[in-house]
Amino acid sequence: MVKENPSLHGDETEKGGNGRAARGPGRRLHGAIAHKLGTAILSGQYQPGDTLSGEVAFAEELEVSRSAYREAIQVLTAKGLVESRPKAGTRVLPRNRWNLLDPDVLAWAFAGEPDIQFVRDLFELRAIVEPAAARLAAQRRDKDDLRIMKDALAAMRRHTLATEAGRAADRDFHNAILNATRNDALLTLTASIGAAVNWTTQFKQRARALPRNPIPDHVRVYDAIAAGDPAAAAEAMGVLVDLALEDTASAMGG
Amino acid sequence: MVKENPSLHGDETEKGGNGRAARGPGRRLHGAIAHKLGTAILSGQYQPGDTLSGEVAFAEELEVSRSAYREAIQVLTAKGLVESRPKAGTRVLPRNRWNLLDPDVLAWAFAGEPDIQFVRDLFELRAIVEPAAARLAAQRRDKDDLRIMKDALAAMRRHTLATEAGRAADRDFHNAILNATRNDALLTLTASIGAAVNWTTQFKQRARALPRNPIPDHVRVYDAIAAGDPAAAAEAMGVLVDLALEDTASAMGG
DNA sequence: TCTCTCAATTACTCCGACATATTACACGGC
DNA sequence: GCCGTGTAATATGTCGGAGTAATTGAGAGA
Repeated sequence: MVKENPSLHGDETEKGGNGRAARGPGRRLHGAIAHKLGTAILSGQYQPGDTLSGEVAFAEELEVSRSAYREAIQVLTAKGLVESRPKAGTRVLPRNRWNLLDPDVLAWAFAGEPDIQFVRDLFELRAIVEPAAARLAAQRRDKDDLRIMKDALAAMRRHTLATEAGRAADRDFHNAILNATRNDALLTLTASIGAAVNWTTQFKQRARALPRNPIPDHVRVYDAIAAGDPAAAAEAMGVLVDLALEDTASAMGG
Repeated sequence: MVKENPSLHGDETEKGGNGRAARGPGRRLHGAIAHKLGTAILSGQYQPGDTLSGEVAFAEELEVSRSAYREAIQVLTAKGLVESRPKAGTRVLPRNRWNLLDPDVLAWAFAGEPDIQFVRDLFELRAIVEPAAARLAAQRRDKDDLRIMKDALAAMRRHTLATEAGRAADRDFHNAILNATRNDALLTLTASIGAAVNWTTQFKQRARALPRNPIPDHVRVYDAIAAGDPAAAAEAMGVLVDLALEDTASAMGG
């Protein structure tokens, strides 16, 4: 009874002080289990239809209580990854039942080596949505929105994207645009995708030099929105997404 | 101890044999609780920051065990609706933390009287995404996709949208288009929104006559996709979304 | 030989109690 | 008046057992 499974139970499951922290994966025990299972499923270790080890067996393996395991399964069920039925066990659902746009699912997908095709799908979606968002923002922004964008741009210039502060300013800038659309659905969608994608790229980039100075492209978006020119805003945002795609592609070696 | 709370415990919480069934809200006890709390939150009965009654108190009120309550809370937490912290209780998170595009959250939002502004947001998003999807479908569809769309169209003509079979065919048609985009993220997004929105409209419509024969508009989308004409496909799909919006607006009396 | 029925098995579901960890809040010292 | 400390309230993690539903496989009938 001293198996002491190393990947859970007590020792750090990312408890530490990384930047995004807030509500990391493993703050709670069942959260750690859900993270573990979620990444395993997203990385393709289970085929759809596969049966996870049952409550009792699994709980014994990891030396956690059945309750903890059940709460973790509950989370996965809520995100459409698995389904539990008496006698049949807990099965992995087919991919089309997954809530691929759920922030946690996205995070799990990007935790390992993300599927190239899936990344392309996400960028295709961004290329559709974000320019449209910029178009709406150009029509609906008010003085406050513009002020926040301007401040964020200034901060980006000061810190550059190589620093955490600079990337935070970048996020603020994009968030300000999303807020200016006055559309919560749009905001939720883009924030989820952006968070997952940007996090990985910033992670993989690290010391790598940025391929091109991104400030002028951001300024162009800002100018178009400030001028209230929807078409120009959409076009400029399209350029930004393309750049992000290039960036990610080269970071992933695709 | 014979309080016998009527809304849970035993009597039907939608257990019955309605069409969409599959994984209804109340199949499991904690599912019923999550549904109850979820609709309450989405309908604005709790303000962000409000504290739900604690585990013990709540479990006593509804005469369910704490485990059931906790698993329900786990589901809501997974969808970003609430956050639990020791001593502080379980608080409703601000709206921008909610996963508004989660199928369950959408269903809960539409369970009561949906917020007009939110419906408008969703249709705005559809108006952005669905024409783009049709554009991609026109570029990537193969013979199989076209055959499925054609069959669905034929079924729509036979049954009309007044019948369940006709609406199923409508769903099949749109799903076939989404499938033809070869983009899982796009598919997940549109399927979630479409399911929620269409379900309510079809529910509220009931005996009401449809404002206009929708078949020709669908045929126009099909023709454009079959011809491989992206621009025409996007334009025709835009018309379809506009019609759905009109339809929904009149059904909701807005 | 095939199909249908039924019972046993199996795994999830729900329960209530206990022990622990965390943190909001108030109290007291500085 | 401010700040650090202590306590109480509350969620978290754990456990074992009773209940229930679905699958499986055997047996009976066609």
